[in-house]
Amino acid sequence: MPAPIMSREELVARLLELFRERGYDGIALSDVSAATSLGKSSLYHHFPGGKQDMGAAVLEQAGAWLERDIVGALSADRPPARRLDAMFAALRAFYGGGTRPCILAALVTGSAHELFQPALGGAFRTWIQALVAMLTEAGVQAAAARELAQDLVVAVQGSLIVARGTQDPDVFRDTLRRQQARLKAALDAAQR
Amino acid sequence: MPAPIMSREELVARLLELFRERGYDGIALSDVSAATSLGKSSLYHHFPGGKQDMGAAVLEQAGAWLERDIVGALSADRPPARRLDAMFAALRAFYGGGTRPCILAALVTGSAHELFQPALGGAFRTWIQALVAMLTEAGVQAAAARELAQDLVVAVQGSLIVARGTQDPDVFRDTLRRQQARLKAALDAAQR
DNA sequence: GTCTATAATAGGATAGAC
DNA sequence: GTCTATCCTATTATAGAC
Repeated sequence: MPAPIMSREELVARLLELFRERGYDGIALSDVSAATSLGKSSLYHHFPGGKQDMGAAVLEQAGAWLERDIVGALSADRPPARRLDAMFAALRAFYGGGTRPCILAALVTGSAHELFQPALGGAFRTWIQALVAMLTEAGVQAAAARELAQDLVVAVQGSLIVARGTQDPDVFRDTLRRQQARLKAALDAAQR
Repeated sequence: MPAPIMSREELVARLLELFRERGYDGIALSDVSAATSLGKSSLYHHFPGGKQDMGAAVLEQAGAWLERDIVGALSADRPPARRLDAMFAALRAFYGGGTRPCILAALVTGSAHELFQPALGGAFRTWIQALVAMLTEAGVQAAAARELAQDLVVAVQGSLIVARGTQDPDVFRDTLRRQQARLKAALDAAQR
């Protein structure tokens, strides 16, 4: 019995990397095999349901990250402005400053859309809801908070697409900087 | 010699529909065959290079639409505000009010990214540039125009992703309405 | 310009040894 | 928990008739 070559977390992390870069339908099990140095049978040992199981595991790990680094940052016991900064730092890190695609966007298309829609919808809603909660708690009106939150998520997704399409990560960086300033301004305005 | 069953334009339009909905790697030639009622050999007659040729044809048609309905609207001989309205009308129509994905976003991932990157980058840049030109012509400062233009394209792409992820086209509708108001306001401010 | 038939390969998945 | 070997189906692509 050979010992496990890597932890499940590391394994799923590599899958996530593959899926976000090339999409669900763009990845073959042979790609996974190459990226993990595991034979196909080993992969089926870890994911009995095959590729679909892999997608589910990746989404689960992404959900955990969202919960810990985004929702966690936004609901931390700190001043609202510091919470915002923490979320933006997490976003910049996770998306490699605009060079790495979002796993959610990678899975909204093709077969993944049919297979994982509920989880995808849940992730987007969780993210938006955490932002709304933080903003309203800081005194921003409900309608304005909803608008700001939606705009942020939209801006992240859109700038990642445009950054990749134009091969220019500056779009992501500039967009995030502006969103951060706008949200900060909303917090300041609500403080009065 | 059987007569052609449909025009090339109609043929490519159906391919575009397939690729935007399910992505390049999510479509098999059998899908194309079913959607066009053409046998595989007929498809190879129209696209000797196979699937890659189909992708190129789709991008070419999308580029023509961009040139005619977006760049055309933005550079028409009308007041700037009317040009803006025409662009937004075209966007709402092309994206089915938020229910239909963008072909550019569908092709930034997977094999399509490697195959078509130059055309994709060109399309994004053309769109942004046409907006910048219109805004500066209307008196908006260059830096502000660049920011507004980038934000619009980012907002369109992002809201389509989020709309699809959450199964809620309202995100697209609301986002476009706000972008339209913002751009109108910039035009008004520049008029003085 | 379209068809049927076929080749060649790649894909997802399983069996069974160690 | 990993491997080699194998299966079956789908996929891309071509040949040649009409």
